[in-house]
Amino acid sequence: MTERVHTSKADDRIEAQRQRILAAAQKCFVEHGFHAASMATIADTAQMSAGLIYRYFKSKSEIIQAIIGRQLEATRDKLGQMHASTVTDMTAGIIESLDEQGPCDEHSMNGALFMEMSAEATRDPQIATALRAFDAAVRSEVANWLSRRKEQGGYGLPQDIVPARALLFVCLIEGLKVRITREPGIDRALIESALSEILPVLLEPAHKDC
Amino acid sequence: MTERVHTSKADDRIEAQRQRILAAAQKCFVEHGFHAASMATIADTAQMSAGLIYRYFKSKSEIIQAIIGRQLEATRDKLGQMHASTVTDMTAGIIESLDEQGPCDEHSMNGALFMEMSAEATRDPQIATALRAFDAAVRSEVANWLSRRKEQGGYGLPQDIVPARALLFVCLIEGLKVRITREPGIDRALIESALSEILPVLLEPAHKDC
DNA sequence: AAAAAAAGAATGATCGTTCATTCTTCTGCT
DNA sequence: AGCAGAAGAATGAACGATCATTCTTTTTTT
Repeated sequence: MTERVHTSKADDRIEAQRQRILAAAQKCFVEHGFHAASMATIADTAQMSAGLIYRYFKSKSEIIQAIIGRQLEATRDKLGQMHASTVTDMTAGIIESLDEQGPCDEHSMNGALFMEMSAEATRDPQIATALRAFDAAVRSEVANWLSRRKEQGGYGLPQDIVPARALLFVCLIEGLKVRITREPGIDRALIESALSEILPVLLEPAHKDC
Repeated sequence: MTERVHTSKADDRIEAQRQRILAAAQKCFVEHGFHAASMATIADTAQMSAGLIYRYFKSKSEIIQAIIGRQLEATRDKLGQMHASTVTDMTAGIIESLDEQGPCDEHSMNGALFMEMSAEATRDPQIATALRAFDAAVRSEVANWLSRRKEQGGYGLPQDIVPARALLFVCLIEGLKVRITREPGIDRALIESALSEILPVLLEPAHKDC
């Protein structure tokens, strides 16, 4: 019993240290990129010695992977919360989550990090695999929203156009994420009007020429 | 006279060497990223000594900037060629240029490089400035297409919806670029059907519910 | 006192960059 | 034309800095 409590307390401490390191690493990665951020800088940011990091992580690449995993998980959570809303609410929700660009927030995807990890995936097979699994899950979840009946909170799109719509939806959101990261000062009203123009089209069953 | 000829020949040689270095650097940057690619690797790829590179470029960061400048120029060229076509031709043209992912081609934007430089722009102010100028030019050119009258090869959109449409267009293309880079094996037919569904909507004056 | 946690110096490798040196090419003179 | 010598091009070793990682030592906790 005593041992179990002790182990649990130690585990809590270990977990807290790991989170501290990850928070510092994320900040450094956002500021300098995966490769340009050094272990010394991460250690300074986490206010601990460089050597200590290796008690909690085997290597720098393990930290990178942990950060990526965390970001993917956060994004999936955000996605899960999103679909249960009307189209206008969705517009606001998307803009809000596009705007979260803080370097330290582990609960939202940072734009620079998104690009950093996408670029890294073209070189590191392990990261590529993780991203591919994530992408497949996201697109199939979006496809689910679109094809589910309206009575069940979906949009009732016919099966044959769902995959293309899901792809367009994802590409549009990601494209906006990239754009906001490249132009942080871009007019939010412009983005809102663009979104509220295109979202109904993507979510409506058909749009023939009138 | 003799001197001018001599100078010109020497200049040609210098230019050729610079291009050789840039080609090697681009390949290395695509394969490893800006920071993980070393000058030694670039020199090896260019089949010259590391020291020689510094005869033609002041620093590694100067090479990075030259690469970025070249990619932006190539992209603008591609854009200029694109608008003079029908909507169906445009679909094909977009898919084609999205697909060019070769590491050595200086005439098209590489997807990994696109993300690498976008991420780098969030840290390096000089790169950020270059990208911002480029982005502004691209969006205003797209806006030009959209607002120009049909008789003049445009799409005759009313002024008030042009900026939002231009933004959507750019985000969609960039989102697709990112997606193809992350999922190189993605079904091209899916992309084509998605594009041919959405492009007419983006290029048509209005799309009210029927 | 024993064990775990943390620090920080040390390691070898590699980084971008420079430098002294050699090789190549071209020029002007005979 | 053919050779001496200047100029430019190229090399590869060397530099100090910094990298990720390991190791020894000190501090803290139990």
